[in-house]
Order: sequence, then structure tokens, then C-alpha cells
Amino acid sequence: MQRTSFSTFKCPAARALESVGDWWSILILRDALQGLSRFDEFQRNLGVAPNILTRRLKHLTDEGLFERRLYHERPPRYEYVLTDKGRDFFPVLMALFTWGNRHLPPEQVAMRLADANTGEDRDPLLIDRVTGRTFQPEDTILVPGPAADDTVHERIAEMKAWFLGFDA
Amino acid sequence: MQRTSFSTFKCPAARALESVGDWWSILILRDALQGLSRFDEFQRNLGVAPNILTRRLKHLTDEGLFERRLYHERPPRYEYVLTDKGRDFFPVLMALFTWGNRHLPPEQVAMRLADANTGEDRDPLLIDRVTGRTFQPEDTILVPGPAADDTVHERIAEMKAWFLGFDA
DNA sequence: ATAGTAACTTGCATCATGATAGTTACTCGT
DNA sequence: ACGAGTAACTATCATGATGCAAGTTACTAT
Repeated sequence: MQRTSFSTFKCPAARALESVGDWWSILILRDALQGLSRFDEFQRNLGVAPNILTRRLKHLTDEGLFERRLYHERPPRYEYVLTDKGRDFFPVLMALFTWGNRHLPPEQVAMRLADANTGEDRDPLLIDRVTGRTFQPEDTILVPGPAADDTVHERIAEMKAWFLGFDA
Repeated sequence: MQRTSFSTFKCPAARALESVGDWWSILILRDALQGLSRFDEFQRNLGVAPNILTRRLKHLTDEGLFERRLYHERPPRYEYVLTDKGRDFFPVLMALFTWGNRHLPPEQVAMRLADANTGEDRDPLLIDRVTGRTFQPEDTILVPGPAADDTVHERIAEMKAWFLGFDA
């Protein structure tokens, strides 16, 4: 059976996952955001099979996260540079990284995030862009957008709002 | 061949992915953070095959993201409630949701995030917890943590720091 | 007493995955 | 100018994860 495609899902998170593709793609993006761009750089750093890497880079390029750029003619050699869309994936990576560091180890942390200028530890925090208030599940609800159809309305209705003071 | 396990990777992001398990798990967490907790609630809402759902819930419980709680004896019926670790996955979901909404559609958005109190749109933004400054790839570098071994040092050395004013 | 539902588990066919190995086309040292 | 080395893939193929359909158990409702 084929893996169920999330691309027809209404939820943007599900569609985001479909767009990214798979686990490896996320690690490729992680490396790309650290400055890697060549095929062999990714391969060495990830230890991924080259055919898989080929497929993933193609997928990410098709999805508009990478731009495939010729950096050397004859033989044609390409590098993969992040588009805006790809670079914008950064917050997802940071959230994931932080979650990992906070919850995974009984062992110690092997990597930390630091400020590029001062070298001090960085710890990302999610706030609301407008109000500046922290972002918590209790304060955040899902509401139908402009393109919501009946199924979306049903889905949202099924969700129990954490905070019942406001009805969507 | 078995899917390569990321659990031995040093990068916390990679290990986070391993801990979560797969695509479906992320959507299960999404629903759980919206208040769902019963097997059939997840199944209806996701359209996932029940055996897959069983497996994923077990995995997430084993990994400590869910607690399996008996809510009805004879017949034993369980609900899956998020632990702190599970609830802490929220920022990752929000980052993913936002990325999806911003980059995916040519079609319109079917869902938005709103403030539970005021009903106004919410837009998450990543800042540094201490300095309050925005979180950008250019300002953020990877440095070895306490448990870093030689391979980690090598990996980090291979990464080209975006901002070269500081050497890790 | 019968029907219906909740929450699974089992079996099985199939498709996608990943390790290994092969290919093409250069570059570099001597 | 010849051979070794490297970059960037592509091809092969066995394994095993996935998802559908159907079965199971134990209630609840009428």
C-alpha cells in the first residue's frame, strides 16, 4: 500500500509534512541552514545512501525549498541553495532541536545553540507576533479560514476548545 | 533494509524525530493538543488505519509523550493524555502549521490560529528567551555541548558558520 | 434478547526504503 | 599523457513497514 498522501488534507501542518517529504529531508534542511550546499557535503554529514539523497534533494527542489544551481560546467556540478521557503523552515528546526535537547537525554547534551555574536546560549521561545504574549495551547484555538468547507467546520467543531470562554 | 535509526545520532533534532516516530505521530500530537484523547476520536479525525494508530499510540506512550490512562474498567477502556513532554511539542506544531499556511497554498487557507480570548489572529514568532531578540539562522550557531565527542567537534567544524565574527 | 458501538488485534498483499555496487565525467599529480 | 582520485549520481534487489479488510471482545441501549 502506498503511504497515504497528506497533500489533500486541509490542515496546513499535515500539508507541510507532505511538502517536506520525510525524515531525511528535515535533516538535509538542518544542514543546509548551517551552510552546507553540495551533494557530498550532505552525504558525508548525514551518512545517507546517495540514491536516497538524490531523491530527497529532487523532492525538496520540486517543492520549492531548494534551488538547484549550476556552479561548474563540464562536468555539470550543482549545488542546492535554500529558497525563502526553505530558509523559512528554520523556526521548525529550532523548535525541534530545543524539544530534543530538553526532553531526550538522560545522557548529556552534545550540541547547544549559541549567539553568533556573543557565543552565549540561546533558547528559542514562541510568542505572538502582535501582542508579544507567550504562545500556549490553552490560549490558542483553531478557527476556520476563508477556504474552509463543511468538513473543516466539522473537524474544528470536534476539537474541544481548551479555553471555553470564546466560541469560534 | 530497516530504516536507519536516528536514535544514536548526536543531533537533538534527529533524535527528536526518532522519538516522535513518524508523520502520523505528529498529526496525533496535533489533535491531542486540541483536546482529543480517545482512540476513536483520533481515528475518525485522522482517517488513519486502526492498527497503525494502535502502533503509533503505543510508540508515543513508550517514548513518554502520552500517558495511557484507564477511564473505564470492564471493559478496560483507555484514553491517551499528554505528558509534559508531549505538551511541550506544541511549539514545533505551531512552527509547522505557520510554515504550511505561509508557503503551501496557491489555494486559500482553510484554518487559522486565533487567540482563545479575543478571537484575533495569532502569528507565532521565535525569539530568544533571554535577550528577546529574533531568532535567525544568521545569528545562531551550533556549539559543542558538554557531552560532545570528537565526531561532534568534526561535524560542527564542517559547518560553515554564517556569521564569522565568532569562532566556536 | 438483539443490535450497535468502542477499542482494538490479526493477516496479508504490496509498495517504498535503503545498502551495495556500478557508471560517467571530469581533475590532478607526475 | 597516463593513472588515480573524486563528484554526483543511477541501478539492483531483498527486506520490512504500511494500510486495508476482517475478526474479536466486551460492553451499552432498547
